[in-house]
Amino acid sequence: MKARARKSRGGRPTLKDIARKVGVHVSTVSRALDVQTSARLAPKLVEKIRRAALRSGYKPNPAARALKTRKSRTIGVVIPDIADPAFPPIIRGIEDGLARNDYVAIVASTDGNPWRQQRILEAMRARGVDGLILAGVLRTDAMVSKLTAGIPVTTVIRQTDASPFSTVLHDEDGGIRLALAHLVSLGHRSIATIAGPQSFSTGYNRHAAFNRHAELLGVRSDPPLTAFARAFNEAEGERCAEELLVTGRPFTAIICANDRLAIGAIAALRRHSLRCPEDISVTGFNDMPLVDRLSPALTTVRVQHFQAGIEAAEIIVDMVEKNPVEPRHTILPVELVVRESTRRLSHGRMQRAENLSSRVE
Amino acid sequence: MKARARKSRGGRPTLKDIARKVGVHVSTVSRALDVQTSARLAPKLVEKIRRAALRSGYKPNPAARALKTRKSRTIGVVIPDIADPAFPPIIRGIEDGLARNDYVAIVASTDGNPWRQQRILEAMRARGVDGLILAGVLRTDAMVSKLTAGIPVTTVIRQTDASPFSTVLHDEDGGIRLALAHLVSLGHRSIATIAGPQSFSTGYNRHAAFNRHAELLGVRSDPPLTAFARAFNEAEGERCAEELLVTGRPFTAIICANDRLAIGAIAALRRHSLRCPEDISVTGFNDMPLVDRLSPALTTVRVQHFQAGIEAAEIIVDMVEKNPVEPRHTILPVELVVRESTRRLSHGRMQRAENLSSRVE
DNA sequence: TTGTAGGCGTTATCAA
DNA sequence: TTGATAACGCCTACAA
Repeated sequence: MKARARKSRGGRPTLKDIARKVGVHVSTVSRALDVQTSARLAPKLVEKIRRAALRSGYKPNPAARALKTRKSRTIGVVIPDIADPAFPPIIRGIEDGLARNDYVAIVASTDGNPWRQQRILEAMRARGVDGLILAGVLRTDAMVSKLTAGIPVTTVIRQTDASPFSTVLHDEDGGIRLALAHLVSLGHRSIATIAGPQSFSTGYNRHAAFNRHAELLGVRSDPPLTAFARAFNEAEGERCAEELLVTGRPFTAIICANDRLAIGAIAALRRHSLRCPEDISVTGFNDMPLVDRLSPALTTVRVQHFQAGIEAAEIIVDMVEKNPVEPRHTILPVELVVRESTRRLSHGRMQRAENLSSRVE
Repeated sequence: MKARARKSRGGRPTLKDIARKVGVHVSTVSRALDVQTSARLAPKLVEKIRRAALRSGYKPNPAARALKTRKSRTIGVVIPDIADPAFPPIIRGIEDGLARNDYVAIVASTDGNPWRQQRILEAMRARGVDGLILAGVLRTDAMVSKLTAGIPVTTVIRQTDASPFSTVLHDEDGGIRLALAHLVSLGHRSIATIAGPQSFSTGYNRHAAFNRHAELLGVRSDPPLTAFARAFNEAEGERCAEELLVTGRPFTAIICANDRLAIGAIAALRRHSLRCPEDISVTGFNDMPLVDRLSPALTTVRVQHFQAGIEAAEIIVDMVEKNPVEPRHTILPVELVVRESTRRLSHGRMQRAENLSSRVE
């Protein structure tokens, strides 16, 4: 029980070590350890080999396996910025989903910089990733299809206009419909919107949904009371709210394309002595961490961040393992979370909002 | 210029392909492409080979290289939960720092579950990581040193009591001193604290710092006005604030071990009709995203999340490449960010706070 | 049912 | 200065 049959080196035990110990050839050990091929071996032998492997703490060498099989069991995950609160839960989902299948993720942030994105994609290629999960792609990105040629890809949360990629999306249209219907049920009729960047599918789809449903619900203003953000952040939310206010046109609510824009918008309103929700109701989208702790706590559309990551992971594993690759498309349901930033339109409030906003000019 | 010398397969070009094209042996190509060894080759040949490699888009196969060199250029990163807002900036720093050195990270979340942590550590070992960055270790964790035996480790943000690990830490002591001195300069003398879990070095060190500096500044109450959180989250912050209030003992400020505890504490105060900062001043620690958007905006200690990640990455790469491994210890400076949650103690405020808090019982 | 042999792409050692 | 050869650990025809 002392110096057990020595390992080939200082390192971990290999198939060869086990083979020597059991007194059988390496290939036999290899077969015994593979569920697929072990069926064709003597059951007793298989048992014996497996026990030996277990006792020695054998773990297949991933490099050797990858070299032979040309599969790294590694998935590249590309996002705009991991520090943006919207992404960590998705990544968490991806990692858990991949781990279930014995894959791992390597993730990198593009900062929305196409040049950086290219470098990252090339680096991941070089690393030999088996598949790619893209969370930060632009709607129209010619480069990305070239850079990912020949390897399975799925997008999460975002989609490209025309690509053979699988997609995992939130029900953007449904979410906006919910928010709009909620405001309408509260009596709001003059509803402005702060749209996200149209270069992202999220920005584009949510804005399209706003127009569509505003029309259907008969609350569409003409010309539309819309401000377009150039990025999904608080500063742009503030800028857009200002932009809406200086038009001098009255409105009693704002639908924002995401939570960060909503937070900025509320700050801008406050700076103009407009209170939320007393004067103006505001809705967000995403239900980021902490938005329930703001004051006013944000009414927003909750999306299934974590689940989106799980789905993306399952899909990409499927694509990697079961060629040929059929793109799959998943849409995750959303729900409205009503908190404090929306309120029933009270009598005369419309008038007040009008006065207040007009004095901005 | 048409069908160039065919690749060995459908896949990427290999050393062999380049060798064939240039008309030399593979080993020569290998040497030419390595800066270390190319010095011993004919400069013209090196040039020729390099150009050929470049033109063919050659990228070394990481699996083959790893198999031969026993180095995967992969670092395992273990954290409690990637969805906790404190960690993404650190991870971002780690990824950027590793990328500079052509390493990648694989990250996994333990959820603070020791069993999960063990599985993760084992999986990373099996994956052949060259080094480990630990962000979620407990102060006393016997298991972790066994599980990481033989591979370089650095901790970030956290430290273990006695291990041969390198560490990257914020200046916890200095941060608490800053917060305390700030409150004292505002006239506060009765200062309570909500301490973090003592099983984490952050919780332990910050609490020790509080006691030390409270004593030095002469504001120490006896017995101490301290509540211990069982986790670093908002719910525990609320619970602890309640706990402080029901003592009936007066205080005008609370120093919280991190931002999330502070957020919870403020919510609890509000529920008891105590306003922050008018009645009670509150400080946090970390300067998480969004805490500047809360109302009141949180006065807190800003730490260098991103830089901590960068440092950890540099250190672990160093440890991996330059054996023998000498543990290195880095402490990052912090700064106090004064916002709205702290205010000068006004006349009679102490009295009011006393009345209000005593009616809780 | 099991053993043999060859190769995945690199690097390292030894010759020449 | 360059070439030949072997080996890293695993998988898989093919042979026995």
